[in-house]
Amino acid sequence: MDYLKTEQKWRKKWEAENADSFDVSRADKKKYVLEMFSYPSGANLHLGHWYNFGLTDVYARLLRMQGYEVFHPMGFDAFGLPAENYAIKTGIHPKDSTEKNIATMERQLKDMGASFDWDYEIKTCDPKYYKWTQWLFLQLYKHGLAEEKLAPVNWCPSCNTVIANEQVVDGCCERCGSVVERKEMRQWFLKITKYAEELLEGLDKIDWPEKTKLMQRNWIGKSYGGRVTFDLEFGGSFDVFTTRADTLFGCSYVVLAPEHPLVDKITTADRRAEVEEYKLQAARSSEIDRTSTVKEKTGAFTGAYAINPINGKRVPVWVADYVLATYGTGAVMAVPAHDTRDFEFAQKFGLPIDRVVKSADGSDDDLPYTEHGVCVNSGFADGLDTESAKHAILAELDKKGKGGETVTYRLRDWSVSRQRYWGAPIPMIHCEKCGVVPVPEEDLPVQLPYDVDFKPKGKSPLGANEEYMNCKCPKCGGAARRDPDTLDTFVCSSWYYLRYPNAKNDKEAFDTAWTDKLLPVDVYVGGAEHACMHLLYARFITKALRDMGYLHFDEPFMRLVHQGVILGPDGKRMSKTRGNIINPDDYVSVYGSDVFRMYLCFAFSYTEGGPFQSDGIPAIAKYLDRVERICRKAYEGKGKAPADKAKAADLEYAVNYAAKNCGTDIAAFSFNTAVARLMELTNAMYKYEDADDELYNAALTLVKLMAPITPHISEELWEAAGCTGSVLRQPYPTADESKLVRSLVEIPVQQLGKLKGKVMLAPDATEAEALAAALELLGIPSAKKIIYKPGKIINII
RNA sequence: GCCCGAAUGGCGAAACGGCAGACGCGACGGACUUAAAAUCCGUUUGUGGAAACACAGUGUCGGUUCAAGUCCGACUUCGGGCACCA
Repeated sequence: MDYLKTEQKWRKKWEAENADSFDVSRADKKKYVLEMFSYPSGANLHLGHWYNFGLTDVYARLLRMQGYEVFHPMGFDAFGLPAENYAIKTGIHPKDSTEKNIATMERQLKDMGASFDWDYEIKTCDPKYYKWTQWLFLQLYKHGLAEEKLAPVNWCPSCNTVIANEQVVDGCCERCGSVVERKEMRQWFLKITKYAEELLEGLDKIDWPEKTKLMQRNWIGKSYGGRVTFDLEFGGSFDVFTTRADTLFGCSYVVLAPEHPLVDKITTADRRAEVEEYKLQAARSSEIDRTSTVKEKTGAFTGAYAINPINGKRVPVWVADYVLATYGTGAVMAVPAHDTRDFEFAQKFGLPIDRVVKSADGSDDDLPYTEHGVCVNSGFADGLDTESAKHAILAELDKKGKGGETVTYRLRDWSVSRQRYWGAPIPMIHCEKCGVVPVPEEDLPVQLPYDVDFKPKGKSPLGANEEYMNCKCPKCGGAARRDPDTLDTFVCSSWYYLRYPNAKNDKEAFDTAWTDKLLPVDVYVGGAEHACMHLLYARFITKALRDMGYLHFDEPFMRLVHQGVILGPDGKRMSKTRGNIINPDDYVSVYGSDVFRMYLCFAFSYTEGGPFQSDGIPAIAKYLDRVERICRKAYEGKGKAPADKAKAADLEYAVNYAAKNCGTDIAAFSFNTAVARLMELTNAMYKYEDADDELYNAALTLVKLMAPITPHISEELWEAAGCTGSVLRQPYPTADESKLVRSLVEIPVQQLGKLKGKVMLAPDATEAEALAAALELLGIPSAKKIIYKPGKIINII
């Protein structure tokens, strides 16, 4: 068969018939199957796209044959840095390069034979889309989930610009290589932290890989501990967070983060110069330096003292950058004897190290001793194990009004301002009189202007476009300025799955009733690298919109599957520098997409991935030729009654065995075993030498079974069999269980767990029958004990 | 440093605690052919043996079990995530 020609033929036919369009009237039978949409990066679809989209399409096609109305849309995550950087390098406008890339990818996606309904296509850089991204931002703002605050950003001193986290490579600017500094800037944040607890709890309700759930759990980082209030010697107080309240008696100093607001207030006159200098130094130091665990501890004494609330002890207050402003309360109680960081710091600055925990067996271990044990030198807590002491001490503080049990999360608010051009403009206006004013919804979209100098100059490119920046304040009508930043592209992708069913709705972002009907997404397929970004943001946005009343479900993606990574033939990650990139076109243009789809199904364990080996591709082409030959032979046997009943029953068994497993394997994304079942059936058909009705029926079943994987070839073989209609609309074969029951089955016989032989027994044979058969096989008179699982195993002891 | 995950023939890989290696690649042999390709049919974990068969075998060491690739404990190597998170 000429695969390339055949594919052309069927693709034309499908397109003419709108074969992949979603039937809205059957929405009650819907399954929403979604792949993470792609970034329109280069000229061609890469292997990863094929592996993700091609194989998810196999799944989608299976569901369609199983009678579901599958909603399977495709679109493009079209804003983002690569297009902008490409523009800076080449001068080609991001809009132009992106549109060109999208056109190419659309064509290639169609050539893949994937059953997307293009009527629902979305592109995030389209004003018709980002209008609603801006609407989403305004809703978040209206509900107190978006706020502007000072925050540190990555600053490249040589490019004189802020760069995104993704552009920081090993602490250096990816473009010029200078060490990235930190700088405080006003930034928009989305308050994902408000949903920390629900994002954590919701994980128990969704069918996601455990590993991904664990990554989200760790990222959210719930930590049980205590809050301890330290009063300052000359008025005022601050709280610290600790997970080791049991060591509070050993606290010999406290530390504030350099950014802590109290630092300026409490620093004494004689210490001010040094503390100021230290704050500056901390601000200047790069993120890598600052968070490096190997670097020597630094800090400065403020001159102030605080009172340890548990024992009234007067302790010095220091500033040090090993305390993070953004975690807990930005202040810690230091217990050098039982914390490695505090220990290092205390040693360097000559602060007291007071032991308050000993190991349970009483041995005197080296300090710092960070294990749990028994409290000593701890007043009323002496002799308590550390776990009980923790609660006892916090209860005591609670009584005094100086603290208590509390919980802290590691999750931080989501910074969404980007000092970049190629993104959705932030729909906010800054008025000198009225402050921050949201753009009225009826004025959306805030159009991204085309003529902008996007070369980096140290400011947001939009900020230099006076025509764009100058506007009227919606509140007072006076002259005002737009927010010059654009939204992080993860905002665009945090809600796109809601937009797909509403792609053509120009009245609203999405219709609530309709969206409630089509969502949540039943199966979502994409790379594991998004575990703590996109997948977390999308869950947050869904919950936020639900709380605003726009949605009535809690989780966007009920089931999640990660495809594995296909490596280069050398077993390494594909990259330009390694020169090990495999271009799927090289194979697809020769063998066609069906062969390539089946190859991808068969050559890897889907969620594992692995090195690409081209040998498998001709092997699949050979296999499909083999299928065609046996089918054509079978078609000649149509109408002939089988002569050999026993042989026919064997083939019938093989047919039903394949039918039983193929669909469940595909549904489980176990594509490689599904193909193995097809091959087994094909082998059984070759063993069956006659061309008769039995073989004919086997062929039809085989063609239907493989249709989700090789849709074009299956259509061709279906037509060749004289069947009408599309094979892709046939009910997917299921097994006739009665044909899978055999009168005798081979049962392994073990002696003391060692395999000794096999006996033929009825699947429902009694234990006595099994024992008799086993004893005969082993040639022994009796057994002490028999373990018998009917149809499975006999073990004689 | 902390938290996960993985490790099975020459290779890609299968195996609800129940016949390890399904299915395929490669290799070897046979049929067809003047010959080759293509095709069809076999063999293919290792060791010993002509064979029946025996023994060993799922990264290493121990354990649980009638029975362990699978469960438990310790380790090795590789991969991923987090990382001064108090």
